[in-house]
Amino acid sequence: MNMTEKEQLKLSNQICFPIYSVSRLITKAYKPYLEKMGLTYPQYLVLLVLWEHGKLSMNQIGDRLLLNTNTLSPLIKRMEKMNLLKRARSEQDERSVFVELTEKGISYKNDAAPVPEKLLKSLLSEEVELTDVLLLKDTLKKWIAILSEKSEG
Amino acid sequence: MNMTEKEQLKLSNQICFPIYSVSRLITKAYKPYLEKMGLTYPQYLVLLVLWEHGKLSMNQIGDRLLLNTNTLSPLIKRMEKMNLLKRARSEQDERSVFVELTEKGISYKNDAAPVPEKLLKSLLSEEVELTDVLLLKDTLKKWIAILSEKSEG
DNA sequence: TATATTTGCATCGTGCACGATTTAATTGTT
DNA sequence: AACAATTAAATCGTGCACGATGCAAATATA
Repeated sequence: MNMTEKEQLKLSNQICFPIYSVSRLITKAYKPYLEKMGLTYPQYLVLLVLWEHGKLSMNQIGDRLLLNTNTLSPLIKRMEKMNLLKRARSEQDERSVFVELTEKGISYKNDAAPVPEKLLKSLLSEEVELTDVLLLKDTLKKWIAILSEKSEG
Repeated sequence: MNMTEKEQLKLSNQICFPIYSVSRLITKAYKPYLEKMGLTYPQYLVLLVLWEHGKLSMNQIGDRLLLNTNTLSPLIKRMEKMNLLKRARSEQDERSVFVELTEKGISYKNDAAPVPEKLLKSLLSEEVELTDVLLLKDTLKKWIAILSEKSEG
C-alpha cells in the first residue's frame, strides 16, 4: 500500500485529480438541462437554496454554497437582470442585502424538479450502484467539514 | 429510499454539490504548497503529466487532463513565460505543438514530491480512512469513463 | 461621546473553463 | 493535380472562483 513519493506524482495515483475532473464533467452533464432555462450550474445552486429557504442575505447564501461575496455579487446581479430574483438592502442593517425570488424564479422550480433524478440516473450503471453513490457522498460531506473549517482558520 | 422530486431539490440531498465544493476546497488546500513554486493547481497538473510522460503535444496533454486547447493554450503559454517548459511546432506535422519541460520545470519535481502525501494526510481523519478514499477514487474513475464518453458523443 | 474594530458587501485583477469560431496544415477523394 | 473534409491550435467572449482591497454601516471600547 505504501507508495514512493515519485509514484504518488503519477496522475493515475492522484486522488484530487478525479474529483476535479468529475466536478467539471458533472457541470457539463447539467448543461443540456440548465441551458433550457438559461442557467449556469452555480446559478442553479443559488436557486436551490432560495427555493428551500426563501429570502436570504448574501452572507447566508454564501454560507450554504461555500462561496464568498466576490463570487456571489456579480453572479446574483446577473440573475437579477434575468428577472429571477430581487436584491434589496435590509432596513434593520443597511450593510445586508437580502435576495428574494421573483414569480419567475419560483416558477423555475417545476422545470428543475425532474433534473436531479435524471442526472443521478446518468451516473448509475452496472458498475456504479446507488450504495456507492451514498458512500461517496458520505465521505465528501466529511471532507467538506474538515476542509471548510481549515480554509477559515 | 425513494425521494420526491421536491426533496431531491434540497441542497443536502444533492450529490453533485458536494463534489463541486470539495473540488474547490481541495484546490484551496493545495494553494499553500503550490504558491511556493508560483503554480496554480491546473499548472501543477500539467507538470504531473510532463514529469511522467516527457514531451507531449497539446492534444496529448488535453487528453490526459480532459482539457481542451482553449483552456490549455493560454495556460501553457503562461508556464512558458515562467520558464517551466518550451513549446515547439512539430516538423513532421506543422499543426502540432509539442511541449517539453525545461531544466527548471524538471527540477520542480523534487519540490512537488512530498505534496501528495501531505495533502492526503490532511484528508484523512478518524472519520475518513484510507479505504474510504480508495473506494471514492474507484467510483470517481468509473464516472470519468461514463461522463467523458458522453461529453464527446 | 469620540474612536477603533468588525462586519457585509462590492470592486478589481488574474486565471481558469468552455462553447463557438478562425486559421493553417494535413489527409481524403475525385 | 484540384478541391473537399478533417485535424491541431489559437482566439474570442462569457462566466465563474478567489485573493486583495475599498467602503460604509454597525458595534465595541476607551
